[in-house]
Amino acid sequence: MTTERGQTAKAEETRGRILDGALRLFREHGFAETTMRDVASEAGVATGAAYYYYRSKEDLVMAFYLRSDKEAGEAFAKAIASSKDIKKRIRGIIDAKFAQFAEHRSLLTALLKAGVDPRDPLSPFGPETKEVRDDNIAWYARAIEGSDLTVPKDVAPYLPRMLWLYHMGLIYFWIIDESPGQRRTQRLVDTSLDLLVQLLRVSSLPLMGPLRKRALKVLRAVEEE
Amino acid sequence: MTTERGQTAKAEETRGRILDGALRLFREHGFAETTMRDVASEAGVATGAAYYYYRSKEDLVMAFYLRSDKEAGEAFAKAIASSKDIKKRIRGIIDAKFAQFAEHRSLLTALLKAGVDPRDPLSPFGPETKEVRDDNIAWYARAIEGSDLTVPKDVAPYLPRMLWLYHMGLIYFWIIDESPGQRRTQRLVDTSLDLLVQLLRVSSLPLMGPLRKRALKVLRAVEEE
DNA sequence: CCTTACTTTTGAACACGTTCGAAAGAGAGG
DNA sequence: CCTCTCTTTCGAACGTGTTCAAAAGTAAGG
Repeated sequence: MTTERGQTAKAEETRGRILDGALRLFREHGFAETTMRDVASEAGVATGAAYYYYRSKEDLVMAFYLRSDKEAGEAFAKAIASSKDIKKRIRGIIDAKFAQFAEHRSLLTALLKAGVDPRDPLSPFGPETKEVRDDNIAWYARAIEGSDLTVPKDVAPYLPRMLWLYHMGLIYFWIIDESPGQRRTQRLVDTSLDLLVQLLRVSSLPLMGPLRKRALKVLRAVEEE
Repeated sequence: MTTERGQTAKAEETRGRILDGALRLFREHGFAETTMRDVASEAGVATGAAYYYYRSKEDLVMAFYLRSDKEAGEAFAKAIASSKDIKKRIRGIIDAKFAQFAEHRSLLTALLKAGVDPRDPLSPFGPETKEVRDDNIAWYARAIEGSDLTVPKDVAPYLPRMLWLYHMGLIYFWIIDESPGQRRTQRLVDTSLDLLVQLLRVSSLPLMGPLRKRALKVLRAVEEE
């Protein structure tokens, strides 16, 4: 990342004012319908000022995403503390995730759009998002630890990342889910989490050895350059 | 879709000239680097003419996608005819898919970008792409039929769509895979196909009943509004 | 205070996807 | 041939994301 802009108190204030105004406009009129000129004038600055603090229009959404994610830590911790049941823990994390973005659900489409391009700095798989990614993965590691789930030794190192991938998929589904209250996503989470945990539990059984070995091969195939 | 443009022979020729020129430019300089003015002037027409035939820049890519897909039918048929082994059949279809887009791999990023937005007409899940989607799904149905795989009755109606989804995932991975020759994707296909088929074979076993029931619940949860 | 170096802000300018009203072309009917 | 209608082509104009050189503000050192 380049030198952080907005070191002085006043600059920090401006930075925040731009983001807050932008989010309000995005929420009220939609992301595509809001122009950067709108964003700037809402914050009472010139167009260029917005670009002094944010690299792009999507970067505003990313700033929101990062901020939300930081604030979610508490909710994640609570979800994990509330039960030893791995299903409940994961469910808690995902619900917290959804809750934090609820008001701006469609906003995330803009992030996804940019993120699809692996060369885009906003890609969820790229180096620039490594910090949030690792942070989220770490939460899943904590959710597994001390839960009622016994993970086979060979699967253990992959599981947190797998859960993260699973949660990204759910978020994607949630974003494009236009059913009222995102009912379909709720059902998908319920049923798929059920299946996933069952698979994990069963994977320790001796009969499942060959199947598990194959699954591990997939994971290993993906990670090596 | 709106009234098809380019009914006269000359118009059809212009339409083709624009697409061919665009693809050449995209391949040589990249999608983002090519402007619509470039595309038009390469075809020897005014800027507006390109928009008379194609709704957007991405629509050019979609036209390429549709054309490629039509041409791939033969390769798909050959892949299915070559063996009864379901693994080989699926592998054949996917390889054909990759082959047809090989020259324009990074181009598909543009389609994905647009497709991420479910309201975009180019979304792979939207109504406007239903025809290709159904066509592709039908190929998977044919691949299953007469293969060495016995599919449980309850899973059967979902399997072609599932395979289509699986193949979309692979295509996505392939697009963003920058390893030389897309080696990682090759390995992913090998290993994941292995796992998938093993899962399908095993799913008929009586012991697997509960697991299969859960998987079915996931599928049903997703399809209902 | 004045100078100097640095941060922040400005707003005009640029690039490019897209639109649109008008012109040109191409038959069909008389 | 002329006229009328429909298709095709044109290119200027528009909107918007983004850039950039210059101006304004700020703080520290003398």
